[in-house]
Amino acid sequence: MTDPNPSDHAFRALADPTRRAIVALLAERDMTIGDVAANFAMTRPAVAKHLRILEAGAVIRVEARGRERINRLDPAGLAAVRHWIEEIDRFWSARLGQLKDAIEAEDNDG
Amino acid sequence: MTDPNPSDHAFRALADPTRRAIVALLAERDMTIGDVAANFAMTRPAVAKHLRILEAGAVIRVEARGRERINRLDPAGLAAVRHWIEEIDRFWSARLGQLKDAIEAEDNDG
DNA sequence: TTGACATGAAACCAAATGATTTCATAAATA
DNA sequence: TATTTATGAAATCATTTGGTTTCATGTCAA
Repeated sequence: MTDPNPSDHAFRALADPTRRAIVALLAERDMTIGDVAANFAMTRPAVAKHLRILEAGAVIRVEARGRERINRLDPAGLAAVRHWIEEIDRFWSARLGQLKDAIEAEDNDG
Repeated sequence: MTDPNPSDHAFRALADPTRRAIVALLAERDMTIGDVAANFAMTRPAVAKHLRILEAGAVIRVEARGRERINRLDPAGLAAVRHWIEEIDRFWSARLGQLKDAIEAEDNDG
């Protein structure tokens, strides 16, 4: 029950508004931790923690380059979330289809 | 900063694995709180709280019917999350396009 | 090699979260 | 009407979370 999907970490990563803002930043350009932190009213360690959580959810990838760490968007995490939603939508649409069929059958029966 | 979007509540609602499992259940059929709770190894009040959080995120709608409360999937919450992801993807794709253009220009310049 | 710079890591803290138990209320049923 | 049934609400608790400060480490540059 409540299967431990890989998408679990992605959902967790996107749950925080600061992290979503970070994702929005990284969608436009790659950034070091310091670069990202400069955009928020919190300390660098706090931002670094957020980045690690995003990495755990495969929402970003981190590449060490010298003493810097380049943070880059990773489409995998967002894709996992999107696919989960699409799966739910599939079931939901199937239900709507059944409802429509039932109504039509009802109409035919009078 | 970190704009308080309506989708905030939807992301929050989907962050918990139990709540995602509830969404999966409700995608197949509407259920009372008791029905939902029967699927989990936790008390009904706990499940009721989860349902209220899902409702706050517009992931479900709750309709009172007599002494029962029918919980039904609401596509709005999932749509909000999907749209946010699509927006990020748009920026990301734009960047990939720019990168491709830059590489082609580089090739042409020698 | 010395110093500045980017980051990691650990200890710590307040607030939020997920869950419980207990009691109250309102509606269906015998 | 009396009783069961479905839910709401409040108090409580342990854990997680998001943040801080402080200190250590590794890398670039003068």
